[in-house]
Amino acid sequence: MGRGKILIRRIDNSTSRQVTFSKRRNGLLKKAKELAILCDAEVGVIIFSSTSKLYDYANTSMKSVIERYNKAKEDNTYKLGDPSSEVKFWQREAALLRQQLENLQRNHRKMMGEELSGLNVKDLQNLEKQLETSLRGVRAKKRNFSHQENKELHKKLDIVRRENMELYKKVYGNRDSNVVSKMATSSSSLSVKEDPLAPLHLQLSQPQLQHYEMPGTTKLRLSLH
Amino acid sequence: MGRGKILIRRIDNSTSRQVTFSKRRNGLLKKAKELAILCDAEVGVIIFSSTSKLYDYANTSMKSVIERYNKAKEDNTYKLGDPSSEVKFWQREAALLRQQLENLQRNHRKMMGEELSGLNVKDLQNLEKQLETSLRGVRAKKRNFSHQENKELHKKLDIVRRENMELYKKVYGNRDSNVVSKMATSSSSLSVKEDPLAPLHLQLSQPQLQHYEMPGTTKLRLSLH
DNA sequence: AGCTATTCATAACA
DNA sequence: TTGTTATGAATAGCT
Repeated sequence: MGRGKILIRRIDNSTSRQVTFSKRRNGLLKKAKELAILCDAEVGVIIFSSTSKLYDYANTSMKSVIERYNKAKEDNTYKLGDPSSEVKFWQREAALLRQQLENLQRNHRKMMGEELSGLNVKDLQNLEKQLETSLRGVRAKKRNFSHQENKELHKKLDIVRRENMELYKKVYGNRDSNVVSKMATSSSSLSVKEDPLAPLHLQLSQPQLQHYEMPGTTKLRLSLH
Repeated sequence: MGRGKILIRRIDNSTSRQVTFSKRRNGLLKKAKELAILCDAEVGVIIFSSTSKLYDYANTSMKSVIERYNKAKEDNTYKLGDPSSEVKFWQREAALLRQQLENLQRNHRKMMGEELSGLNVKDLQNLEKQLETSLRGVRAKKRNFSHQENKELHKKLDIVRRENMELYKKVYGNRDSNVVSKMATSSSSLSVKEDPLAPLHLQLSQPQLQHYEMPGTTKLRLSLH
């Protein structure tokens, strides 16, 4: 139900996760309302965003829903605002969290290749596969970084070359332009591809200009190395 | 979203109300799950049918959801009164654990190659290195497994061969022992290395013994394949 | 926040 | 109930 199918797994990108949360939250609440009306049911929905913001819906009242829930569960160990059982609740909560933490830590150690005892061959194969996948992902990301950097460098290079061209014009005017084009074909050691400004590629290398200070371009040139 | 559009109002026909309830209830719960997973949210849904049957879903636990809901709603009720320090303690404990859990989860996701945004080149290199190390560890463990298995197989093989040797002796006595050593050099298709019992390697393949049942060795032989 | 192309959920029917 | 299908809704990816 969108431009493409998606897997139901945590959305990596935090922006689109937020957007999706907002949309689907509204969808869920709408569905809850419809269910309550259409089918004459008592419905309560509680949602906490990953940033701990609360969104809720109850066709009657949340209090009613929760009390009915507690009654239905016949689990009176915890009830609304009962302070004596609150300690118990938090103790259990802490125990639960500690348990989750331990599981995750064990898992993590395995992924770090630190605690492989207790694994069978099948486990090891799965782990190996996962690590290979992760590694591929990381390397792809690295390549992407490199690629991005390259693009930026090309851009900077081009800017400097344009400036050099301007300077050259200022020094020599645009008479004798064939000297310029000659230089352009031989001075650069970098081959720049996919560049819409290719005809302007040019680099100054004439002795009389080597010590010329170009205002505002020094930093750019330094950053090229 | 069906064969026809419907108005959102109580369905009069009780049968189709039941059917719709069943279907939409499942839909709502599915959506709730998806929201929780996709957007990393804490979600709780409570539904009572018109016949008072309870259906619920919570990605963490309903208690946790309700407690968090109450906490978010009440806000300062407890702070004004004298909250038992024990509750405070456990709340802090839970918050701390939750924090640790989150950190570890984030870390874990990175190791799973799932959440690489926000990493710089240096981070990626470290991660890559770690994954390579882990992978080496896992592969070493796998090789070790294989090696161990191999050793065991050799041991079993040797036991069977010793038994066969004994049986051979019982059938033929130890006269004509050069027949035995001849067979040993030609009958086995497995090359067994690093075996301290090499001189005893032997396998029966004589026609008159092929249907001979050897007590206590059958299982071992089967397990070799 | 809007806008569509798509996928999904489901109303009616079997 | 469970399954099928035609249709209306929800929403993923973009802008």
